[in-house]
Amino acid sequence: MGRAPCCDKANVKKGPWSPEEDSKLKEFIEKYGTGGNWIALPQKAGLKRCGKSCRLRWLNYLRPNIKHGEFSDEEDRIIFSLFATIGSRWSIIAAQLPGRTDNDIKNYWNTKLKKKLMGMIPPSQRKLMIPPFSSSTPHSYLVSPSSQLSSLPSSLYRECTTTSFYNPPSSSNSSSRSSITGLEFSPSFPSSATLLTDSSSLFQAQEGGFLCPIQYDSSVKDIVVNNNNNNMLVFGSSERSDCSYGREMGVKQEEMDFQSYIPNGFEGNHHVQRVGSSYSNSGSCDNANNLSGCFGETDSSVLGYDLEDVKRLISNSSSSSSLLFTDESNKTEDQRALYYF
DNA sequence: AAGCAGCTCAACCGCACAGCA
DNA sequence: CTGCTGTGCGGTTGAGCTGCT
Repeated sequence: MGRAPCCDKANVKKGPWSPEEDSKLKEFIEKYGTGGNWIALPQKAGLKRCGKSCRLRWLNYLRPNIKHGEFSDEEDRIIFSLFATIGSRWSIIAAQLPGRTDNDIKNYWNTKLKKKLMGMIPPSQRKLMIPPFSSSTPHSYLVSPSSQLSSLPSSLYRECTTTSFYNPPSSSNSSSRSSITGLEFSPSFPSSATLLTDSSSLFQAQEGGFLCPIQYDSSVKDIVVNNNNNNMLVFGSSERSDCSYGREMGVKQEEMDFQSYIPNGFEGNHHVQRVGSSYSNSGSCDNANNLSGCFGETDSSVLGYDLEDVKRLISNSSSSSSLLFTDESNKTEDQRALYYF
């Protein structure tokens, strides 16, 4: 037996609200408030509506200061950023956009932004991003180096990291983020961040055609070997489930995942910096400013946190083959698409 | 002008969760 | 602790609108 319905379905009106109903509801709430009980409200207000329907109508349409109409570029950026970070948590996203409702944003995403985003990705790549992803079949994306990415003026990404949108930080420095996951970064990073959440840059990225899928393992190794990089930045951690337990098993990170992708002997002949492992605090980037390449894998503990720093390094890199990849198999197609611009 | 397809968005549905008795 | 109830949320639906043929 299911739970009892919230109202008598037979005796409630459904469908679009009439202006009379709107004014009844508005007047009642302005006069008496909701009384903390939406179920009882329609009867008190003389409406033949379900309480849930009244609540929805009020929140999405009648409530004061509701903003209707076109979304601004800034709002687009916020939605893109938050969606990339938290996915379809529309109420949380709406909380960052005064006057917008979760329903509005959801509709806007589904009808406009999603298409905008997917339109930036060529069909040949799109199909590689279609779920289901399994941890045994990771997909990766090659990101160009990025002079093109170096001029993106926004502090958005930093402000929208996993924790900050719940409790906006008073400051947005690296140390406040470090306390979130225990990772540490060198203060030698430039304080003016170059970020990747500007929607116009998304288009640039696509038009430039430098986003393309690659495969793990052999192809990654090939790139590493063939591009003659002398300096590499390695960040992130394992994509394999066994690696996730490396720490508990007492296995060194280097043995667990780094060696999986870097050929034997590579490290001995190249300068390598690691940063942002999910189970290693080895990330000192003091000497990473002259990178000729970035090589990394992001995982859930890293994304939305130090990805920004990694991207900044990529943008500062002189390499022609910076590499950023992930499996992130638990993310939606839209989310995955967003991470790699 | 009619028919059709695609799009938009208000509204609904059902589930999860929190609070309370 | 358990069960009930109200609330909030995300996914989905479908009526109305728009534009194309």
